[in-house]
Amino acid sequence: MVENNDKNIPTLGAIRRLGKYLQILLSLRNEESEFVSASRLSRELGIHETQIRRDLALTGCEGRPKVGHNRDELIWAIQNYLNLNNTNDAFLVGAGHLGNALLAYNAHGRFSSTGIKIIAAFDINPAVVGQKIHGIEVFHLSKMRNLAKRMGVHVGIITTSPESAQEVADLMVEAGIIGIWNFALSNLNLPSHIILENAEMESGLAIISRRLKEQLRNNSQRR
Amino acid sequence: MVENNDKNIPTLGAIRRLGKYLQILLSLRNEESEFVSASRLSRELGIHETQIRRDLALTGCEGRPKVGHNRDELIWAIQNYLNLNNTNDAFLVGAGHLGNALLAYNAHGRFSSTGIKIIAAFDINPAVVGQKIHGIEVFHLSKMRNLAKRMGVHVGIITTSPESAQEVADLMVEAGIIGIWNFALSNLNLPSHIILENAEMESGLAIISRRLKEQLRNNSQRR
DNA sequence: TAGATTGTTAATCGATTAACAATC
DNA sequence: TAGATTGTTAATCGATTAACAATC
Repeated sequence: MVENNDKNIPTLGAIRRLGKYLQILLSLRNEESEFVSASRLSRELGIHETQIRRDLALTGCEGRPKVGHNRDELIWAIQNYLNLNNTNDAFLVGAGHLGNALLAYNAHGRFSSTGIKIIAAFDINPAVVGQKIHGIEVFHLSKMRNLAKRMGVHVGIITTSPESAQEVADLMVEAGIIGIWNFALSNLNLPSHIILENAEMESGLAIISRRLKEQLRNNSQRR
Repeated sequence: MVENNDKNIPTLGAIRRLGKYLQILLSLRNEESEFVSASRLSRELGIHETQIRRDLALTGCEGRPKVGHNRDELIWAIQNYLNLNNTNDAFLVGAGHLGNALLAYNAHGRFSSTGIKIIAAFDINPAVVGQKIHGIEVFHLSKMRNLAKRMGVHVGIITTSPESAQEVADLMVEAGIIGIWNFALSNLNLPSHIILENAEMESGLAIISRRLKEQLRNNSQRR
């Protein structure tokens, strides 16, 4: 009765991969066959077959030997496992360039695959407060706390400057938000129960930069 | 003479962490002491001390027992190791919302910590072609190939819709680009020598969503 | 049936952490 | 000196892959 984590604890990697499987599965919805095998997904994504089986097992969806998994059943299982069925509402703070981009993504449903939906934005800049951006109203930051409590919002997205990030995060915690997606380049100091994900966008670029250096060096050596 | 990778092969994780150390070190530049210990970084970032020592060893920068590492020397070593000293020029394709946000970041120097600088943008939309966005000119996509070859650009950033991403990526490869940072939600099919990093922005959100589910469930059980 | 596919147990691999001698 | 910190070797941990029996 005490410990009851249905299966195993999902690893971060597994969650990311499940998202990819889902993406592929959704794109295959117009195919004739209603079955998709792990082998098929493996070929499509270049991920090891066994790994895919492992990941799929997490969702509790069982496949049939020789045929594979029922596509729609699997879609449902992954969506359920990733909590995409019952959407969580989110607040975004910082209606600058990146905030705008995220609101556009939100409007185009790109985040629907994550189970999170932005329902309001906040800023302190009078030029944007009161406006609607991609269908989402921008309120003054001072209203966030009350609105969050009133609407039971649990997720916050920070797209402010690094200087304001800590302050905004503190406000969010006060407002009862427990999951924070931080795009500002700063190490936030938060209570341990808060779920913090740093977007760290640029780390991808840094990796490319490093690899490029290796590759260019190798080429010049070989020549 | 054949194999000559100065130290070990850096792991992806190590590269990400080195970026964080660098960030902290830069923010400490105004401090009195010119020495920073791994223990200090450990406290600051919550990363295991030994791990930090491992990572720092990659850069070849040696510390002094009892005092730590010379701050500026370490900054230099990390920047050098991550190839931040000799900047790589990059092209961005897709001057939409996200493209705009990245160009703003570029202008504000947020990518300078990655050693990559966007020097031109491309699109096919007549409304933006010819304009300057955050100081960067937007050319018609048809000009990319020649410009890339002429300017020796090796890095491409894709911020188009998922539908156009493959086509743009192919164009980039033809143009001699070997490192691609892809923000479009699509599995690109590319020659194996191409360095591909998928930004997968939303995976952070997905993780928050999953964790939130666990936490809310636990809370309600406990009650 | 035969063969493809599943799901699980065991083996491998790699990254993180612990332990400790070296050193200033 | 004594104590803090380094850097490395060994131990642990976790995730990925291999091997294989079960099954439709």
